[in-house]
Amino acid sequence: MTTVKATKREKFEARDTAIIEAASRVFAERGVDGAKMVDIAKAAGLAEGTLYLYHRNKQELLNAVVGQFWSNLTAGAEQAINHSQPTFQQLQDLASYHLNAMLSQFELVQMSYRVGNTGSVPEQDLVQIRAYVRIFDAVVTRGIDRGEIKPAIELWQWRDIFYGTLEFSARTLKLRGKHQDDGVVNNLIALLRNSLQMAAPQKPQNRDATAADSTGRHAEIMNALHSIQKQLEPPVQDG
Amino acid sequence: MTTVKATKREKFEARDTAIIEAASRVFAERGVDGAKMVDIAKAAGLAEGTLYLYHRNKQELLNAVVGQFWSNLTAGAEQAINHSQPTFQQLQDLASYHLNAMLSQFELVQMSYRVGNTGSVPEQDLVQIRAYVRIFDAVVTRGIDRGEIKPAIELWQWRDIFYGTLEFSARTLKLRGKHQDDGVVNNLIALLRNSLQMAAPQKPQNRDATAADSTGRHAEIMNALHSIQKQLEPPVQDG
DNA sequence: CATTATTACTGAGGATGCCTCATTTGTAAA
DNA sequence: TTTACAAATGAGGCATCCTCAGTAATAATG
Repeated sequence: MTTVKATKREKFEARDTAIIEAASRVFAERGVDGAKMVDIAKAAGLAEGTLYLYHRNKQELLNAVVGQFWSNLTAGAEQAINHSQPTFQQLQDLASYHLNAMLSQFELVQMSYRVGNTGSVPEQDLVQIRAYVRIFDAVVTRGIDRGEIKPAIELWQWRDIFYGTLEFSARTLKLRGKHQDDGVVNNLIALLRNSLQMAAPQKPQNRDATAADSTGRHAEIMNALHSIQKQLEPPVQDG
Repeated sequence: MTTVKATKREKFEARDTAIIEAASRVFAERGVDGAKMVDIAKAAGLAEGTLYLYHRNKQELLNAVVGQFWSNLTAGAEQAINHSQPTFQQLQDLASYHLNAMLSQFELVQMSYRVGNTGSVPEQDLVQIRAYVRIFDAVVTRGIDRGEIKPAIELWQWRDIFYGTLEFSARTLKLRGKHQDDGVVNNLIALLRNSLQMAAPQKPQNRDATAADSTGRHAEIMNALHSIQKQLEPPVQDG
């Protein structure tokens, strides 16, 4: 009885994952408005009506897709950061990971601006997005505890500088057809260093070392990114 | 003949402005998807079909609304800046103006993320948005000419820091129900100063003076903001 | 002023796509 | 095999965008 129920649950969740993946692809390809529910159903190998057993309507399906996306990002970001590194190295890794993710999954990012318009509370961010940005908070907080970062003003302001800059930069890079960072990250980290770094560091920071080091870590970050991207790759499928 | 045509043109453009204003209000109230074309038509005192004589479809109408919005913002921003002030004062005024505009017209900002999905080029920013951000470029460029700003790396990177930070901050403030800035602007300007200000300023900058001064300019900035908002206020109208 | 030509506007109806629900299919228990 | 229950289906209802044949308003002409 219990084992059976467990299997059912698994089956249900597996189907749901398949639906979300299919929807993710169709949304990304055709845009939210261009994506027809019947197409998403076909892409998932199901009938249209079946979608509504898993998600109340198109908006909720979109919310699920976007939620899954940020949830994956969170997992990848946690892999991309090494707690034993100096704080600003961690921030640089996080920035690098984030910018690459924004660039390589631009369509999903765009969709994020369309969540939560289903009545109820006027505007509220997705839980998964809040969980994601909390990674930045954690790095900075640890940095303060370690004495590497000044416990300056409001944390959220630094968070907005960090993610705001990276997202706008990603858009600019995308617009210019670039798929790679051009020193945006270095610029941003230098900026944060200027204002946040402790006056008298225990280990006197060698600035050049950080930049040189980052090349070494690049592969590692890209690995984390690719591992989470695999989850979204299209299975063999056709209508 | 020619005079008549001129009058026609005027009449056409007046109607079009009325349509865009009506659409602007209905979109903001009900959301893009919630806004029905027939409601917009009624709000403009017209029949549904008439809208299509002025804009090919709902998407294009939205584009026009958003374009008008940024065009108004540009006019306001140019009023908010005084070229004779020091460069960083101008940047502070621009930041202050921008943040307040984002906060007070949040719905319009949200809509901006929904332009340009009408086939053709994959992604392209609205002309009016590009014109708007060029104000920042102009201030910085003048600052470089005057020798107040270091001709550092890529201008666009600073632009993305500036607008990215302000937009994300606006979202955070909105989410917390605040309608007023809490030092975000000061923080951002201090940051830019650290990295962009010329090492040996002609007039040695008194940092406190800048902050104190800004209170004086606040009224002026809010004026500029309100003058452009009036253009969007609902005329007496009902269905 | 009457008549005609031209332009602007209208709103019923076609087309499309979201969503419901009566029916069918699959699966587990008796 | 039969019965009970859960899962899936897809035709059709419904709402909304958009078109277009017809109407009203305006300008040109006699």
